[in-house]
Amino acid sequence: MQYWLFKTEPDAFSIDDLAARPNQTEPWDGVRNYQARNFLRDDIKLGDQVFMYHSSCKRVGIVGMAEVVKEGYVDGTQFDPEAKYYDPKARTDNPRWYRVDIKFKQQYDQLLSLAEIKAMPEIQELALVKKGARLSVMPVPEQEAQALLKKLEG
DNA sequence: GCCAACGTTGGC
DNA sequence: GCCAACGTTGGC
Repeated sequence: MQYWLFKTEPDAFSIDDLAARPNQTEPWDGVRNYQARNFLRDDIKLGDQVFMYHSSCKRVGIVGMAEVVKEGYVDGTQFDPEAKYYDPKARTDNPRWYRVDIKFKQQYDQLLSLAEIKAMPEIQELALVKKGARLSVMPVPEQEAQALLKKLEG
């Protein structure tokens, strides 16, 4: 079992949306970045745990946990001209983009802010705290995941 | 809203 | 294959 961090813009989709349907699987689609795509397609496994992170908003940080309930499969929205993330260059016989399904696990009472995460001495490798930090799907090293969980649940 | 950092595109 | 131009991300 591995840990991941998914970014989401709460204006588009928030932890509240996820928590509102606790027994439903949520397709994590619309990811249009190759590095993130590779994680979704190749590396994210059933049962993996996901830190949910709110980005591009007033209070940025980790807000909850989700679990992977379906491994990488083709993101159908790339073929849909009506879809927001339609990709005219994607072909059905050679799909570009993949998604996984997740399910709500937990919402935390208070968020663990980006500033707090950056201040944690344990957090060194997490892509979120590296310069640039634009990746929307990233692995969380085991040790760092434990440190985050301790802080979130502590 | 600003702007730095980054990924992608496309001309050559 | 290089690299400038461009669009996007995302914190502040």
